[in-house]
Amino acid sequence: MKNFSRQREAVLKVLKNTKSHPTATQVYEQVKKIIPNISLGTVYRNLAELYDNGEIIKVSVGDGFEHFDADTSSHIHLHCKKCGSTVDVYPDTDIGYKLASEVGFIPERSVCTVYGICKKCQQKHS
Amino acid sequence: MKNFSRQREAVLKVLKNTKSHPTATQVYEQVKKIIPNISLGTVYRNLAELYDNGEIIKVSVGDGFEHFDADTSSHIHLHCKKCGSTVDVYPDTDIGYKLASEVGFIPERSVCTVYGICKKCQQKHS
DNA sequence: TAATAAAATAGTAATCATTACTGATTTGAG
DNA sequence: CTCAAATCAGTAATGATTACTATTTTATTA
Repeated sequence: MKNFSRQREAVLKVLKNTKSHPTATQVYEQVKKIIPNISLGTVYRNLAELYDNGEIIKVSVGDGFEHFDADTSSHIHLHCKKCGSTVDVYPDTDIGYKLASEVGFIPERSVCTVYGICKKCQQKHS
Repeated sequence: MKNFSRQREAVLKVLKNTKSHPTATQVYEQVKKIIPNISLGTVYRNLAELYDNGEIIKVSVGDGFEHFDADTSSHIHLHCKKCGSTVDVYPDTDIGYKLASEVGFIPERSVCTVYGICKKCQQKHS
């Protein structure tokens, strides 16, 4: 049903080796270093398969692009609206999961993003 | 700098009168009941202006559409992957804000989504 | 190893949500 | 009222994502 694919492995490897929450195009650029003639459509298809399979998550930060993340543990994205960076912080407990369970909703994954201004951008004199 | 606009008021009113997290097109359909000849571009522009102004938030649930919500308070979206519904639950404290502050990040808004299966869809025999 | 069917690919074309553009209309201040 | 800035309706353009197709790769079975 699901065959091994060098391309899919490469896509997953790229995502596992970064904390930068890349877009599909950015993943494509990185994967090309491993498989130079891979096509963008293949990257999109494999990202979708990995997502459907629960191996990666999608992160939307409001910039019009879908971002991808191989870290499927419960964590929160701090997205700076000035420089566009996204860094991770890890809560002790996933409040979303907890509240979901309390109302009879079966939680499978959660994606949290906090928008604001990062430390570096605060220090820059505008 | 920013003039009154009947169209923008109508867009905001539609969003404030629903809990269904509509897409831009769905907002457009509703606003047309108030202003029949409003154009889709106007809806998009006003949604962007309201967002930039902090009056509404964007909610991404992984279906390829941007959803909008006039509830800017800290809350969590429970998105059912079967029926596509999104309902809100309200945490006592916003863990994201708390963690952000602890690392020197200035939080302005947070958007959390938990993906899973809602109570109704659990009861349906597949 | 050879044969075969299912799965996956590269490359390209098509889709469609969203954005940009333009000339006309509306708003708010003096 | 007058004028400039803001906004609009309508339409065209953009561009991220998806779909399609002929070819190649994978996994299985003999």
